[in-house]
Amino acid sequence: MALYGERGYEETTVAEIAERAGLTKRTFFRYFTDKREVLFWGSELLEQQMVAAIEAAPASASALGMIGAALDAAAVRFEEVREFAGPRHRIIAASPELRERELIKAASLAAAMARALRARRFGDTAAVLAAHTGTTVMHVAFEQWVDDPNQTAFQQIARDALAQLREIASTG
Amino acid sequence: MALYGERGYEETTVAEIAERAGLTKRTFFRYFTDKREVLFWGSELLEQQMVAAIEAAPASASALGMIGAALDAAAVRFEEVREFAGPRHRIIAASPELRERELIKAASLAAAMARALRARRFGDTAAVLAAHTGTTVMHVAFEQWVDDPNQTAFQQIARDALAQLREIASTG
DNA sequence: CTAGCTGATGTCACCTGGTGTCATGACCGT
DNA sequence: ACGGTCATGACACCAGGTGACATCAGCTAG
Repeated sequence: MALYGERGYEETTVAEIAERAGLTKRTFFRYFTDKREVLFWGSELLEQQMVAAIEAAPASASALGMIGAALDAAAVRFEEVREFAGPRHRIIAASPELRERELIKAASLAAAMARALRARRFGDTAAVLAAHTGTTVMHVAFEQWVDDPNQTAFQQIARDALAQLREIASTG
Repeated sequence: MALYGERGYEETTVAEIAERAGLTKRTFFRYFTDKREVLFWGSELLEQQMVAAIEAAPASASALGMIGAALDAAAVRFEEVREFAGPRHRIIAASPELRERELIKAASLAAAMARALRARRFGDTAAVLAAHTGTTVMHVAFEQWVDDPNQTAFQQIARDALAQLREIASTG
């Protein structure tokens, strides 16, 4: 991340990263499948925690209610890594390649949450819609959170965004 | 698309595509920035038409109402290319690289629709949420449409999906 | 203690996507 | 017939990524 920050993602070569870490290019590619992947370490963990939140949600909850629980779980994780979130986000935002990778991570997350929702007896279409809506809300909230000068809690921003979505969907 | 279909995307080399088309690798890259991009020709057109639908929607419409209009516009386009949609979709679904590209196209579409919604005086967050929700509905509907043995109209599937989303969001 | 196994790393050769640069040649208006 | 513009080809080059093999440390069995 230091190198990507200093010289930009495109201009940084894998050989350089490896050298700075005291390894070989070949070894780098044994740890990370990709030059991109190195920026997406924690993503499986986040996915697991959000899925777990859906699995643990009360049976009385609605689909979007369970998504709300998953977002609360994400909030915990995000606050833990707040200090790296900003720089990392700027690096990703500056590179189309990295944005692509971020989007497919989000899609994978959505698919996992959709599976979890189906397991909670929601219908197919409903589960997929709710899950994707959840990642959308997460990203919208993330963008507001990451550059917020007041350091408002992610949980609060996400809950507001989710409420706003409900409002949009019920109006008209 | 023929070559990608025959031998798979990864196994097809740009030199081969160029040869089959009677050109050079170099010339290929002057037309398409990417090996991937060749599968996403019509995407700007689709984007323009969906944005135009939002711009033309009656002022009384809600945000999701305008998204509905945009989906109707997409329906027209999709029906025009129905015969290629299936094979193309299968090729893309089989390759992570291509899925990434598809996702960023969807994100670009969502951003364009969000801009259009802001221009129609919707709030920032509302516009972004509605726009992303629209692309989500579009993809869900597309998956149902593309392999539907009854050849149900895209418009109908999309409208059903949108209605289902409204229901999810208002329940609980 | 040593022989042999295992797993992590380095070395090297190679392929392919992608780009910069220059040459070639077709077409076009004058 | 002339000069200019534009598309294409030819070629060299770089970086991401992979396969194959060598090396070496640590461990375990006898």
